[in-house]
Amino acid sequence: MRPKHNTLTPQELEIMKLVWKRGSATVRDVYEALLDRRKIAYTTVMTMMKILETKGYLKKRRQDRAFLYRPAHPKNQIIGGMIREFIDRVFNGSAEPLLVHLVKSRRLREKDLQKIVRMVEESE
Amino acid sequence: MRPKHNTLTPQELEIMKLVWKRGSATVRDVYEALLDRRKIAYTTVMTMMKILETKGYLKKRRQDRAFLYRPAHPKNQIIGGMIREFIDRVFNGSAEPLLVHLVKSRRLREKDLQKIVRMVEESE
DNA sequence: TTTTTAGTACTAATTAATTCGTATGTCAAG
DNA sequence: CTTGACATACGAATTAATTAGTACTAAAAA
Repeated sequence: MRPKHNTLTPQELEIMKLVWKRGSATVRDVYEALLDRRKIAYTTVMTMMKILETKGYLKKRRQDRAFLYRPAHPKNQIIGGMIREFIDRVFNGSAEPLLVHLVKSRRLREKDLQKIVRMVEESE
Repeated sequence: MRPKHNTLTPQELEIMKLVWKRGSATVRDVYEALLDRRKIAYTTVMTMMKILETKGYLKKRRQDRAFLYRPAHPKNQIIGGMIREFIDRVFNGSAEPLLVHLVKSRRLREKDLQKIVRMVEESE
């Protein structure tokens, strides 16, 4: 059976976003990318990536001396799971009130909605 | 200054939703409502509500022997903050990819979008 | 061949979230 | 007055997330 909660913690997500963007990455790759943003230890990144592998989000294989990590699942699937979890938790499973918030707070305008609907329709 | 992270933990949110719905509530009110869903101790609820008061989400005043708690902020404001935090964390601050996900996964249909846009426009 | 470097494995400390038990006080019923 | 019901205060255990130090290994460089 599948784990019920497909949800990444904030730091796990940060790392997964980098691995998805690059397609694959070593600990060093991720470490250096994260260092540009904040102070962090190499072994911290290593531990996190090991956890991600244990949890089934990353697969690893040896490349030369180091491990090369790859995403075990496509980004859309995992992010989709996080959205679902958020909507369940905050809106009891209904997406509409989320959209109402987005429109009212003007983080989305009608133009955006139309553009996106067209885009999605075309890709089907 | 204001705390930067307006975000409720899952259990805090569960309780706040109940207090928002009722307008005000005692520990016992919330305890009984939560008991319908799951096993929980009275003192657990008490601790959580004290934490919510400490964090500034609830205000309390004495009513007879017990405290009566009220929301310190409207639901829209707090939920709005959680949405913002989620979009920042998952989508680097852009709401559009969230909407793309919602439409593609058919949790929102074009009809829903139109309905909501009309609704929001009318209320302005 | 010796030394330095880059990598992993393992351990552990810290903090936040969640849960609940025990002690204590007060009010009201008997 | 004594007892029981109900409330709060306080302390503490547990678990997950995050961070990083230390020891060890293998390869590369000197």
